[in-house]
Amino acid sequence: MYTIGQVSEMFHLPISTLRYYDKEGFFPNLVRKGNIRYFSDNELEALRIIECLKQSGLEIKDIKQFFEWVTEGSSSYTKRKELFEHRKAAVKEEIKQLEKTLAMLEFKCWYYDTAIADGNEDRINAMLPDNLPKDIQKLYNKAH
Amino acid sequence: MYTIGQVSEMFHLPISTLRYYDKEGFFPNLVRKGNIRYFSDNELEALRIIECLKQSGLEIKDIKQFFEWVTEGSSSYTKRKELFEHRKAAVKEEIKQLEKTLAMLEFKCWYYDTAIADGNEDRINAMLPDNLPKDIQKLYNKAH
DNA sequence: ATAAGACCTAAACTTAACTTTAGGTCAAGC
DNA sequence: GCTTGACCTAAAGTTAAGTTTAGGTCTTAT
Repeated sequence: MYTIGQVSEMFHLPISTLRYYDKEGFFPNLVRKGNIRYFSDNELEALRIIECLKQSGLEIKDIKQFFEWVTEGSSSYTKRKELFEHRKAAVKEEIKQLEKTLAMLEFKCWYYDTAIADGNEDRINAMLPDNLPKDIQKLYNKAH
Repeated sequence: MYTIGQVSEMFHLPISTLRYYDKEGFFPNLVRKGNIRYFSDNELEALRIIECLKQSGLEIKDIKQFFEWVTEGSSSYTKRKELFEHRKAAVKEEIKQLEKTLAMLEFKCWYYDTAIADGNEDRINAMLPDNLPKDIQKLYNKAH
Protein backbone atom coordinates (compact mmCIF):
# COMPACT_ATOMS: atom_id res chain seq x y z
CA MET A 1 0.00 0.00 0.00
CA TYR A 2 1.38 3.38 -1.05
CA THR A 3 0.35 6.96 -0.36
CA ILE A 4 -0.15 9.40 -3.21
CA GLY A 5 3.21 11.02 -2.44
CA GLN A 6 5.04 7.69 -2.76
CA VAL A 7 3.34 6.86 -6.06
CA SER A 8 4.15 10.34 -7.29
CA GLU A 9 7.86 9.66 -6.70
CA MET A 10 7.74 6.14 -8.11
CA PHE A 11 6.18 7.21 -11.40
CA HIS A 12 7.62 10.74 -11.59
CA LEU A 13 4.13 12.15 -11.88
CA PRO A 14 2.87 15.22 -9.99
CA ILE A 15 0.43 14.49 -7.17
CA SER A 16 -2.09 16.74 -8.89
CA THR A 17 -2.00 14.45 -11.93
CA LEU A 18 -2.71 11.38 -9.83
CA ARG A 19 -5.67 13.13 -8.20
CA TYR A 20 -6.86 14.17 -11.64
CA TYR A 21 -6.63 10.58 -12.91
CA ASP A 22 -8.54 9.41 -9.88
CA LYS A 23 -11.27 11.98 -10.50
CA GLU A 24 -11.49 10.72 -14.08
CA GLY A 25 -12.21 7.24 -12.73
CA PHE A 26 -8.91 5.60 -13.63
CA PHE A 27 -8.62 3.79 -10.31
CA PRO A 28 -12.00 2.06 -9.94
CA ASN A 29 -10.79 -0.04 -7.01
CA LEU A 30 -8.77 2.53 -5.14
CA VAL A 31 -9.15 2.22 -1.37
CA ARG A 32 -9.53 5.19 0.95
CA LYS A 33 -9.06 5.26 4.69
CA GLY A 34 -10.44 8.39 6.31
CA ASN A 35 -10.46 10.26 3.02
CA ILE A 36 -6.84 9.40 2.23
CA ARG A 37 -6.03 7.44 -0.94
CA TYR A 38 -4.06 4.21 -0.66
CA PHE A 39 -2.61 2.81 -3.88
CA SER A 40 -2.05 -0.95 -4.18
CA ASP A 41 -0.29 -2.97 -6.89
CA ASN A 42 -3.63 -2.97 -8.64
CA GLU A 43 -3.48 0.82 -9.03
CA LEU A 44 0.18 0.73 -10.03
CA GLU A 45 -0.71 -1.64 -12.87
CA ALA A 46 -3.59 0.69 -13.80
CA LEU A 47 -1.06 3.52 -13.94
CA ARG A 48 1.17 1.47 -16.24
CA ILE A 49 -1.81 0.89 -18.52
CA ILE A 50 -2.69 4.59 -18.47
CA GLU A 51 0.88 5.55 -19.41
CA CYS A 52 0.90 2.93 -22.12
CA LEU A 53 -2.41 3.99 -23.65
CA LYS A 54 -1.42 7.64 -23.39
CA GLN A 55 1.89 6.99 -25.16
CA SER A 56 -0.05 5.09 -27.80
CA GLY A 57 -1.88 8.32 -28.60
CA LEU A 58 -5.20 7.56 -26.90
CA GLU A 59 -7.11 10.49 -25.46
CA ILE A 60 -8.01 10.71 -21.79
CA LYS A 61 -11.72 10.33 -22.48
CA ASP A 62 -11.07 7.02 -24.26
CA ILE A 63 -8.85 5.78 -21.44
CA LYS A 64 -11.79 6.57 -19.17
CA GLN A 65 -13.97 4.46 -21.43
CA PHE A 66 -11.48 1.60 -21.10
CA PHE A 67 -11.73 1.67 -17.31
CA GLU A 68 -15.50 1.65 -17.59
CA TRP A 69 -15.18 -1.54 -19.62
CA VAL A 70 -12.93 -3.00 -16.92
CA THR A 71 -15.63 -2.47 -14.31
CA GLU A 72 -18.13 -4.23 -16.58
CA GLY A 73 -16.16 -7.44 -16.17
CA SER A 74 -15.65 -10.34 -18.57
CA SER A 75 -18.39 -9.25 -20.97
CA SER A 76 -16.10 -6.49 -22.28
CA TYR A 77 -13.00 -8.65 -22.94
CA THR A 78 -13.50 -8.47 -26.70
CA LYS A 79 -13.91 -4.69 -26.74
CA ARG A 80 -10.81 -4.30 -24.63
CA LYS A 81 -8.81 -6.61 -26.85
CA GLU A 82 -9.86 -4.66 -29.95
CA LEU A 83 -8.76 -1.44 -28.28
CA PHE A 84 -5.29 -2.87 -27.69
CA GLU A 85 -5.11 -4.19 -31.25
CA HIS A 86 -5.93 -0.74 -32.62
CA ARG A 87 -3.39 0.91 -30.35
CA LYS A 88 -0.80 -1.64 -31.46
CA ALA A 89 -1.38 -0.71 -35.10
CA ALA A 90 -1.25 3.01 -34.24
CA VAL A 91 2.06 2.65 -32.40
CA LYS A 92 3.59 0.63 -35.24
CA GLU A 93 2.57 3.39 -37.63
CA GLU A 94 3.97 6.05 -35.31
CA ILE A 95 7.31 4.24 -35.12
CA LYS A 96 7.38 4.11 -38.92
CA GLN A 97 6.78 7.86 -39.06
CA LEU A 98 9.48 8.51 -36.51
CA GLU A 99 11.94 6.45 -38.52
CA LYS A 100 11.23 8.70 -41.49
CA THR A 101 11.70 11.72 -39.25
CA LEU A 102 14.96 10.22 -38.03
CA ALA A 103 16.18 9.84 -41.62
CA MET A 104 15.48 13.53 -42.19
CA LEU A 105 17.35 14.49 -39.02
CA GLU A 106 20.33 12.35 -39.98
CA PHE A 107 20.33 13.90 -43.42
CA LYS A 108 20.27 17.38 -41.88
CA CYS A 109 23.14 16.50 -39.56
CA TRP A 110 25.22 15.49 -42.58
CA TYR A 111 24.00 18.61 -44.38
CA TYR A 112 25.27 20.94 -41.67
CA ASP A 113 28.46 18.97 -41.11
CA THR A 114 29.21 19.55 -44.77
CA ALA A 115 28.09 23.18 -44.73
CA ILE A 116 30.34 23.84 -41.72
CA ALA A 117 33.30 22.18 -43.47
CA ASP A 118 32.68 24.12 -46.70
CA GLY A 119 31.61 27.40 -45.12
CA ASN A 120 28.55 27.48 -47.39
CA GLU A 121 25.81 25.30 -48.87
CA ASP A 122 26.83 25.59 -52.52
CA ARG A 123 28.41 22.19 -52.97
CA ILE A 124 25.45 20.48 -51.26
CA ASN A 125 22.92 22.32 -53.37
CA ALA A 126 24.78 21.23 -56.49
CA MET A 127 24.34 17.60 -55.41
CA LEU A 128 20.62 17.90 -54.69
CA PRO A 129 18.29 16.20 -55.30
CA ASP A 130 19.89 12.98 -56.61
CA ASN A 131 23.67 13.25 -56.68
CA LEU A 132 24.31 12.87 -52.99
CA PRO A 133 26.79 10.34 -51.57
CA LYS A 134 25.16 6.92 -51.64
CA ASP A 135 24.34 6.53 -47.91
CA ILE A 136 23.15 10.11 -47.64
CA GLN A 137 20.99 9.73 -50.73
CA LYS A 138 19.24 6.84 -48.99
CA LEU A 139 18.42 9.04 -45.99
CA TYR A 140 17.28 11.86 -48.25
CA ASN A 141 15.00 9.59 -50.26
CA LYS A 142 13.51 8.06 -47.13
CA ALA A 143 12.77 11.52 -45.74
CA HIS A 144 11.23 12.96 -48.92
CA MET B 1 4.95 28.25 -57.70
CA TYR B 2 1.92 27.10 -55.73
CA THR B 3 -1.02 28.86 -54.13
CA ILE B 4 -1.91 28.27 -50.50
CA GLY B 5 -4.80 26.04 -51.55
CA GLN B 6 -2.51 23.80 -53.59
CA VAL B 7 0.02 23.49 -50.78
CA SER B 8 -2.82 22.74 -48.38
CA GLU B 9 -3.81 19.77 -50.57
CA MET B 10 -0.23 18.60 -51.14
CA PHE B 11 0.60 18.48 -47.43
CA HIS B 12 -2.88 17.71 -46.09
CA LEU B 13 -2.70 20.77 -43.89
CA PRO B 14 -5.54 23.26 -43.39
CA ILE B 15 -5.05 26.62 -45.09
CA SER B 16 -5.41 28.27 -41.70
CA THR B 17 -2.40 26.32 -40.45
CA LEU B 18 -0.26 27.48 -43.37
CA ARG B 19 -1.26 31.10 -42.69
CA TYR B 20 -0.46 30.58 -39.01
CA TYR B 21 2.98 29.18 -39.88
CA ASP B 22 3.60 32.14 -42.14
CA LYS B 23 2.63 34.56 -39.37
CA GLU B 24 5.08 32.77 -37.09
CA GLY B 25 7.84 33.51 -39.59
CA PHE B 26 8.34 29.97 -40.91
CA PHE B 27 8.61 31.11 -44.54
CA PRO B 28 11.19 33.88 -44.44
CA ASN B 29 11.49 33.99 -48.23
CA LEU B 30 7.87 33.59 -49.19
CA VAL B 31 6.90 35.74 -52.17
CA ARG B 32 3.68 37.70 -52.39
CA LYS B 33 2.10 39.15 -55.48
CA GLY B 34 -0.65 41.63 -54.72
CA ASN B 35 -1.06 40.29 -51.19
CA ILE B 36 -1.38 36.69 -52.34
CA ARG B 37 1.13 34.11 -51.10
CA TYR B 38 3.08 32.05 -53.62
CA PHE B 39 4.90 29.01 -52.31
CA SER B 40 8.02 27.79 -54.13
CA ASP B 41 10.09 24.62 -53.62
CA ASN B 42 11.94 26.60 -51.00
CA GLU B 43 8.78 26.88 -48.89
CA LEU B 44 7.87 23.24 -49.50
CA GLU B 45 11.24 22.22 -48.09
CA ALA B 46 10.65 24.57 -45.16
CA LEU B 47 7.35 22.79 -44.58
CA ARG B 48 9.10 19.42 -44.60
CA ILE B 49 11.53 20.73 -41.99
CA ILE B 50 8.65 22.09 -39.89
CA GLU B 51 6.86 18.73 -39.99
CA CYS B 52 10.09 16.95 -39.14
CA LEU B 53 10.93 19.19 -36.19
CA LYS B 54 7.36 19.05 -34.97
CA GLN B 55 7.33 15.23 -35.09
CA SER B 56 10.63 15.28 -33.23
CA GLY B 57 8.83 16.97 -30.35
CA LEU B 58 10.09 20.51 -30.85
CA GLU B 59 7.77 23.32 -29.85
CA ILE B 60 6.59 25.95 -32.31
CA LYS B 61 8.54 28.71 -30.58
CA ASP B 62 11.76 26.75 -31.05
CA ILE B 63 10.99 26.05 -34.69
CA LYS B 64 10.58 29.81 -35.02
CA GLN B 65 14.03 30.23 -33.47
CA PHE B 66 15.43 27.82 -36.05
CA PHE B 67 14.09 29.92 -38.92
CA GLU B 68 15.59 33.00 -37.32
CA TRP B 69 18.95 31.22 -37.39
CA VAL B 70 18.39 30.40 -41.06
CA THR B 71 18.00 34.09 -41.89
CA GLU B 72 21.25 34.82 -40.03
CA GLY B 73 23.12 32.79 -42.67
CA SER B 74 26.27 30.72 -42.37
CA SER B 75 27.23 32.04 -38.94
CA SER B 76 24.49 29.88 -37.40
CA TYR B 77 25.43 26.56 -39.05
CA THR B 78 26.82 25.17 -35.81
CA LYS B 79 23.76 26.10 -33.78
CA ARG B 80 21.51 24.56 -36.41
CA LYS B 81 23.57 21.39 -36.51
CA GLU B 82 23.38 21.06 -32.74
CA LEU B 83 19.63 21.46 -32.86
CA PHE B 84 19.36 18.56 -35.32
CA GLU B 85 21.72 16.44 -33.20
CA HIS B 86 19.55 17.00 -30.14
CA ARG B 87 16.38 16.22 -32.07
CA LYS B 88 18.00 13.05 -33.39
CA ALA B 89 18.74 11.90 -29.84
CA ALA B 90 15.21 12.81 -28.74
CA VAL B 91 13.62 10.83 -31.57
CA LYS B 92 15.81 7.80 -30.88
CA GLU B 93 14.69 7.93 -27.26
CA GLU B 94 11.07 8.30 -28.30
CA ILE B 95 11.31 5.25 -30.55
CA LYS B 96 12.78 3.28 -27.66
CA GLN B 97 9.85 4.33 -25.46
CA LEU B 98 7.36 3.39 -28.15
CA GLU B 99 8.95 -0.02 -28.46
CA LYS B 100 8.39 -0.52 -24.75
CA THR B 101 4.80 0.66 -25.20
CA LEU B 102 4.43 -1.77 -28.08
CA ALA B 103 5.63 -4.63 -25.88
CA MET B 104 2.94 -3.72 -23.34
CA LEU B 105 0.28 -3.61 -26.04
CA GLU B 106 1.35 -6.98 -27.41
CA PHE B 107 1.30 -8.41 -23.94
CA LYS B 108 -2.21 -7.06 -23.41
CA CYS B 109 -3.38 -8.52 -26.72
CA TRP B 110 -2.18 -11.93 -25.58
CA TYR B 111 -3.73 -11.29 -22.17
CA TYR B 112 -7.19 -10.66 -23.61
CA ASP B 113 -6.89 -13.44 -26.18
CA THR B 114 -6.30 -15.78 -23.27
CA ALA B 115 -9.00 -14.22 -21.11
CA ILE B 116 -11.51 -14.57 -23.96
CA ALA B 117 -10.55 -18.22 -24.48
CA ASP B 118 -10.81 -18.98 -20.74
CA GLY B 119 -13.80 -16.76 -19.97
CA ASN B 120 -11.88 -15.25 -17.04
CA GLU B 121 -8.46 -13.98 -15.98
CA ASP B 122 -7.74 -16.61 -13.31
CA ARG B 123 -5.23 -18.73 -15.22
CA ILE B 124 -3.32 -15.63 -16.34
CA ASN B 125 -3.18 -14.21 -12.85
CA ALA B 126 -1.80 -17.51 -11.59
CA MET B 127 1.07 -17.19 -14.10
CA LEU B 128 1.92 -13.59 -13.15
CA PRO B 129 4.46 -12.15 -12.69
CA ASP B 130 7.08 -14.70 -13.82
CA ASN B 131 5.48 -17.91 -14.99
CA LEU B 132 4.22 -16.72 -18.32
CA PRO B 133 4.94 -18.54 -21.59
CA LYS B 134 8.49 -17.71 -22.64
CA ASP B 135 7.77 -15.24 -25.47
CA ILE B 136 5.04 -13.52 -23.50
CA GLN B 137 7.28 -13.25 -20.47
CA LYS B 138 9.77 -11.36 -22.64
CA LEU B 139 7.10 -8.83 -23.63
CA TYR B 140 5.94 -8.51 -20.03
CA ASN B 141 9.46 -7.91 -18.76
CA LYS B 142 10.17 -5.34 -21.44
CA ALA B 143 6.96 -3.48 -20.55
CA HIS B 144 7.47 -3.51 -16.78
C1' DA C 1 -23.48 42.96 -63.26
C1' DT C 2 -23.81 39.56 -60.19
C1' DA C 3 -22.69 35.31 -58.07
C1' DA C 4 -19.16 31.92 -56.97
C1' DG C 5 -14.73 30.70 -55.59
C1' DA C 6 -10.04 31.56 -54.15
C1' DC C 7 -7.59 34.53 -51.73
C1' DC C 8 -6.71 38.08 -47.58
C1' DT C 9 -6.57 40.08 -42.24
C1' DA C 10 -7.18 40.72 -37.27
C1' DA C 11 -8.98 39.07 -33.41
C1' DA C 12 -11.66 36.01 -30.74
C1' DC C 13 -12.34 31.28 -29.74
C1' DT C 14 -11.33 26.23 -28.84
C1' DT C 15 -9.55 22.01 -26.65
C1' DA C 16 -7.02 18.78 -24.03
C1' DA C 17 -4.64 17.71 -20.14
C1' DC C 18 -3.25 19.19 -16.67
C1' DT C 19 -1.93 22.80 -12.72
C1' DT C 20 -2.72 26.27 -9.43
C1' DT C 21 -5.21 28.43 -5.87
C1' DA C 22 -7.65 28.93 -1.71
C1' DG C 23 -9.11 26.87 1.93
C1' DG C 24 -9.37 22.89 5.16
C1' DT C 25 -8.21 18.21 8.09
C1' DC C 26 -5.18 15.53 10.74
C1' DA C 27 -0.89 13.35 13.03
C1' DA C 28 3.75 14.02 14.69
C1' DG C 29 7.51 16.52 16.70
C1' DC C 30 9.20 20.59 19.69
C1' DG D 1 -0.21 24.36 22.02
C1' DC D 2 1.56 25.31 17.89
C1' DT D 3 3.87 24.65 13.74
C1' DT D 4 5.23 21.57 10.06
C1' DG D 5 4.30 18.31 6.56
C1' DA D 6 1.35 15.22 4.10
C1' DC D 7 -2.93 14.69 2.87
C1' DC D 8 -7.82 16.53 1.07
C1' DT D 9 -11.59 19.33 -2.20
C1' DA D 10 -13.73 22.37 -5.58
C1' DA D 11 -13.09 25.58 -8.79
C1' DA D 12 -10.51 28.64 -11.51
C1' DG D 13 -6.48 29.18 -14.44
C1' DT D 14 -2.90 27.83 -17.92
C1' DT D 15 -0.73 26.59 -22.35
C1' DA D 16 0.15 25.26 -26.93
C1' DA D 17 -1.20 24.95 -31.40
C1' DG D 18 -4.03 25.80 -33.99
C1' DT D 19 -9.26 27.15 -35.74
C1' DT D 20 -13.14 30.02 -36.42
C1' DT D 21 -15.40 34.26 -37.29
C1' DA D 22 -16.45 38.44 -39.47
C1' DG D 23 -15.24 41.22 -42.54
C1' DG D 24 -13.09 42.40 -47.14
C1' DT D 25 -10.67 42.08 -52.17
C1' DC D 26 -10.15 40.22 -56.84
C1' DT D 27 -11.05 37.27 -60.86
C1' DT D 28 -13.83 34.48 -63.60
C1' DA D 29 -17.94 32.22 -65.34
C1' DT D 30 -23.24 33.16 -66.36
